[in-house]
Order: sequence, then structure tokens, then C-alpha cells
Amino acid sequence: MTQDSRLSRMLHMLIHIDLHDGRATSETIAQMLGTNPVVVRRMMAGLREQGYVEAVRGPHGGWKLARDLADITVLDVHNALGSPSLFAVGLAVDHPDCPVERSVNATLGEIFDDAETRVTSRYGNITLADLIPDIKR
Amino acid sequence: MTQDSRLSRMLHMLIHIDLHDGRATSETIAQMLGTNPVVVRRMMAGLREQGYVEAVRGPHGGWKLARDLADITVLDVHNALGSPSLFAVGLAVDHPDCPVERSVNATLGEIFDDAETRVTSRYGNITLADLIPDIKR
DNA sequence: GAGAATGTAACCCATACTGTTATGATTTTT
DNA sequence: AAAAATCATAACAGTATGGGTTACATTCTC
Repeated sequence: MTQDSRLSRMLHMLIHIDLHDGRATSETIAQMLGTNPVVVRRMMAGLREQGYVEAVRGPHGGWKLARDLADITVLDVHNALGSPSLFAVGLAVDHPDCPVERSVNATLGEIFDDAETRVTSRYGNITLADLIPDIKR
Repeated sequence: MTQDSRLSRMLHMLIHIDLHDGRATSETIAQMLGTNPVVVRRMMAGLREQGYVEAVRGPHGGWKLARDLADITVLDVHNALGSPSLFAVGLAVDHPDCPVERSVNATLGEIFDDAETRVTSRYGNITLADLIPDIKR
């Protein structure tokens, strides 16, 4: 599949909203990302539901950060996107009773679980404020 | 997309060939995996080109291991499959000159690279002999 | 030469992110 | 009250990739 770039884009977006006085419309953000406002709204839906941002309708509306960037971690954003799978690779489950398949999958599964744990653990230790480029800080 | 299960399936396959006196036809292997012989041949092509297995055509032909399982690592198989990307997630490159995008991607990229290095490093330390279930060893 | 096997191309299918259009709902402004 | 701005959401097409299937060519043994 095409790789899922939502996390990268969402972080990019949220920091731009912050640098943009904490408010921006889907249209404005879409131009910053080179995409369509509907794509922005679709990605933002989860963050709105989790209370990280607020949507204001009508003229002079748009998106507003509901928390300081220092209080949102990369993991929060990952989870708000629905905790999508990190991996393009997975385990075959053709014959769950086959001892060979079980042995292979136990070993690979442990490697994948370890990598996933490590990545999400690092996500949890990085706030969005950490990602603001030094130039603008 | 559906996750790529070729690595898991290939390891499963190769061990079965070994346990099957070191030889098996695509048809036999396909039945073990619950798939089609063409899928088996397609996955095996890379391993054949790299010299890990040999294909024997004609009656009483099939696939033959060209090395001992102890001399093939999981990394070898991964590479023979074309070193497919481990990750379903990637970095957005909408505006390569945007400092925010660059900062976000530098941080995420480092996390992904670290995870990838760790996974492939573990792949390199596991031979296919290590994956044979104890029962049949 | 018959038959068994691999080699490979060509297609279709399923999935998931992405992009776009269309329509509706809500809110501010006048 | 009407108009305009903005979000909400459904619906659909595009794209890419792994997987499954069919078809046909090739090679090898008997």
C-alpha cells in the first residue's frame, strides 16, 4: 500500500496551527499541506473527539488548539488517529495448528511486538512542543 | 492494505521443505500453506536467484534447499524477498522546504530508522534452524 | 513423445490511504 | 431574515500492493 502519512501530516498541521496564533481553517491548513480541506477535517475528527482541538463553525471559525503543544504527545496523536498499525508486515495464519507456523510466528511476533513497544514508548516521550523548529521557537 | 505475510510464509515453507527430506514441489508446499503453487513460485524466485534454493524442473522435480537451514538467516530471506518495507507508516513530503515538516520528519524518521535497524539486526541473528519446533528437532 | 514440473505474464480481487464533489448543518454578519 | 463562512459527512474514484487464479511456455525424466 501507499504508506500512511497521517501521523507526520497531523503533527505538521498542529504545529502550524500553534504558530498561526492557535487558529486556522481547514482551507488554510490544507494549503499548508498541499491537500484538500476534507482530508484535513477527516484527519482532525479523532483529535476533536479526544479533546485536543476544537472546531468552530461559521465565519471566523476554524480549528483551535484545546491544549498547549507541550501537553500533547506524539502518542496522543497516534492514538487519536485510531492507533493504526505501524507495520506493513504481518504473520501468516494459514494453519494455526501447524507447529512450524507457530514457532515461526512466535519468533517474528516477539520481534514485531518489541519494535512496536519501542516506537510507541518513544512516541509517548515526545511532545509537540519538542517538534517546533528552533528557528521559530 | 492487507499486511505482507511473505516473510512468515517463506520461513514456514523453507522449514517444511527441510522436514520433507529437503525437497518439495510447489504444489505440495502450496497445500501446506493453503495457497496456490504460483504464489509459491513467485515468492521463491528471489531465494532461487540468491542461491538459497534450487528449482528442479520435470518429473520428480521441485524445490531443493541449497544450504543447511543453519546457514540461512531470517535476514537472508527478508533480503531475498526484496527487502520490503517493514512499516505501514511513512513521512509526508508535501513541502520539503518547510522547517516544520523537516523537524517533524527528522524526529519520526529517526524513530523509524532505529526500529528498522533493530528489527533487521535481530533478523540477522536468527537462522532458520533456530525456528524448527523442538518437537521435530 | 507424454507427462510432470517450474517460469512467467496477465488478470482480477481486496484493502486502505488519499483526493474530490456534493450536500447538509451551524454560526456570524448585515 | 438572508447571506456567507465554515465544519460534518457521505459517496465515489484513484492508486498501490499483496494475494489468488488462469493460461501458456519451457524444461526435464521416463
